[in-house]
Amino acid sequence: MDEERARPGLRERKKQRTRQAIATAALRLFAERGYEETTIADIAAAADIAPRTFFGYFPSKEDVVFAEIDDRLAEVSERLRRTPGETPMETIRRSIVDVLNAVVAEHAEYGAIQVALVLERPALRARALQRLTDAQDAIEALLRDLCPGIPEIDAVAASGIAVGGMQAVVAHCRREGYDPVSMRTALDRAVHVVEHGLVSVEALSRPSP
Amino acid sequence: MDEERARPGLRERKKQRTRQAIATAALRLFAERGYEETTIADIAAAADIAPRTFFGYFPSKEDVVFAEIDDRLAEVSERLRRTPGETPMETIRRSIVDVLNAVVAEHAEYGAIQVALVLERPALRARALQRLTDAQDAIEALLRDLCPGIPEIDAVAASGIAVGGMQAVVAHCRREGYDPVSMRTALDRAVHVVEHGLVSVEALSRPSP
DNA sequence: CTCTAGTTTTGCAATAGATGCAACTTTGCA
DNA sequence: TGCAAAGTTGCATCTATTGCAAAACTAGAG
Repeated sequence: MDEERARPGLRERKKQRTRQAIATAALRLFAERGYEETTIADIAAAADIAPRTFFGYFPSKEDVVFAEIDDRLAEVSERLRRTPGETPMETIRRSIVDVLNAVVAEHAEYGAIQVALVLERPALRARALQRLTDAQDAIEALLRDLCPGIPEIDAVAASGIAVGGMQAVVAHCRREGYDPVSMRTALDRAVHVVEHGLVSVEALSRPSP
Repeated sequence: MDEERARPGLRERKKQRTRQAIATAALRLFAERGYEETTIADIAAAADIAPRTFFGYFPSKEDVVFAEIDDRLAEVSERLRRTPGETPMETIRRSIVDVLNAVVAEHAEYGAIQVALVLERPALRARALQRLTDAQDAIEALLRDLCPGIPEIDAVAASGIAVGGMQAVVAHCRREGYDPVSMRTALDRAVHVVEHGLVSVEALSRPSP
């Protein structure tokens, strides 16, 4: 349970390389000919493994799309720890910013390929949303940890609100092709609304025309 | 484009009956033996149609699970209209309450079967989430309509926050088996947090232990 | 009532993802 | 060097999903 750092293990190392090879090959093929136009067999051939082996690394064709993203998010979740002296609100805010940094970075890096991919294919979009609820659960757990006596519903609502708000804005920015800077500005605004609620959006309190 | 009321049409009527038969049979089988344990062939047999015909009514096995829910949500979206004199904030609040009423009602009625089904199967949960983003888009559109000049990001963030918050609480209540009344109380609390933001959750502002 | 044109339902075949199983290799280590 | 665990692969099989074309059915026009 305590052997993470500095011990890949020769065997383990190879597995990682294979996993990476599969992911890379798959992404390349998806970008070239499209998602459904690429079969498991194609990927296997490109990664130089047997088709059957694919499933030893990824439970489904869909999951390979998120391989890289998952890795990055895993790193981030390491940083989701508490920092002495902070108020829970600050911790949450910092955590959100961390995750967003990862998202924005990933967006700039792989960008176009996967974004388009995930946005088009319903199956992939669904898978992506699944990832989000996982994140939501993680944040809820963090909240409970930070605020031992927090009312159950408050923790649930707060995490849902935070994730929901961020998700909506990120999706919107990607769909509209925002550049990283604009996206950043938009996200800052979203964080503000998450913290201060819909009442802080003046437009919502003005009587409709 | 204007022939909805009072004209089913003999032929059309039969289609609706078949559709209903398929949905009913499918739900029953899912409840009895489980989702993946039920094949399209089984459903077809129970609904007394050819397997191939199933796909003439539903694009996929997953969709049949949401047949009833979709119908209900369609009704609700009819009520998502503005009411003169209300402030946008009030309209949003009322709309959310409307949707929640539908959700709670559906929960009490079909309850156990589908809820368990959707919660267990990853594929179904994903599909359900997809439904949510649709709702989110609808709310965003409503917002834009209500507040002509509202900043793009504000509309996006607000709808994401509202839907995200509600979704989290509803899912939580179902998972924990809340009764309709408790669920209602929880949702009211959630609406409050959505409106006033995370800063309104006292626990979040107290320094962590 | 009957026939025609249009619609639905089916049957059949084929594709592709996913899984269980068992044989075959490779690797870690005594 | 030799064994046992771990990783790969080939094969058979299941199931969802789709294209195609024949068969069955229905609404109306004669």
